Amino acid sequence: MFSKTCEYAIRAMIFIAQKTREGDRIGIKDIARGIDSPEHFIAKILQELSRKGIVQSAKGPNGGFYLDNVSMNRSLADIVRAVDGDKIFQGCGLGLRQCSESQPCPIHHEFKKIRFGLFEMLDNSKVGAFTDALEGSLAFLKR
Amino acid sequence: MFSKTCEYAIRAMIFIAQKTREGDRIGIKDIARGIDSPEHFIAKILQELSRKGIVQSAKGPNGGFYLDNVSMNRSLADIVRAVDGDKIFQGCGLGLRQCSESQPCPIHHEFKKIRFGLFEMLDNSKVGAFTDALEGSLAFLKR
DNA sequence: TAAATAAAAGATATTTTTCTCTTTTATTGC
DNA sequence: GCAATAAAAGAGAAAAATATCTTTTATTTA
Repeated sequence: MFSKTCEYAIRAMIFIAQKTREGDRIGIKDIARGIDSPEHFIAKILQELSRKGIVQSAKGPNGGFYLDNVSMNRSLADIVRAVDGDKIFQGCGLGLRQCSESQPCPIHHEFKKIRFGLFEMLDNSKVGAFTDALEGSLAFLKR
Repeated sequence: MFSKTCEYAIRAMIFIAQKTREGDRIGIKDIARGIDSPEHFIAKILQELSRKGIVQSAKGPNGGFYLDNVSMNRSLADIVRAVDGDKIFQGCGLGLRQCSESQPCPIHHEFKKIRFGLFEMLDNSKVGAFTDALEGSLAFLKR
């Protein structure tokens, strides 16, 4: 469904949110360990998200990644869009460029409903909201 | 959402269904042209589907691909499963192996609904059903 | 200012997906 | 049986996604 990149991104964001709630900044090594992802790979992903302002970072001692209030309220849809673009929310299910409302592909209308449901679900899932549900146990973020 | 391979497969199957309804077997070149896909690539895909009995084929003059009654009644879900496997219908949205009903990831339950909706939609879409809707115009199957 | 820390950036490697080309095998019609 | 047709199979090539390693830059603390 999502790319690996995107999965790591979501997991990392939830992980960072949790740590931020606990008052900590968190280093890339700990994030990689915490979500069981390749260290340098998740570093790259977070660099990109940092550039886009989806996550905050600070260099040097006591540095690391964290979320400000705006980032804490971002939705999973924002993350998916930042990483994978919005082809998953838009584009035709059969990959047809021409497909549109006026010239719909065979599954256009059905597909639209599914995609909208997916978007709504992700849009309603705020990064910061997961922390309550987790109650300190982050174990399940590891693959 | 789907892999390119899978998109081509679905388009080809709908195209072949149409031709079969018209009483023709259809060659790989015409299929490639008809759905605007790389010729050798779609050939590979159909070979695989042929081996799995999802599409029928005959060599030699007047040969080509076609659908028997069983294949005509296959659903898009069958095709997706044959090509991409059922990871899109099953696996965790965040790519977590451990994720399960008893130890759900943060978006497990929401995701389940979406995935089920997608499956139901594809399962209810029979390959042969599209031909009625198309009325001879296959133009939209080209990307 | 120096040392330590930690992200940013750049370069490279690996794997998977997508795509291409060539040869082989089966079938048909003459 | 021979020529023509068309899929099957095999072997790569190119591109994209995923992963790794090294160097650079910024920040903090002592």
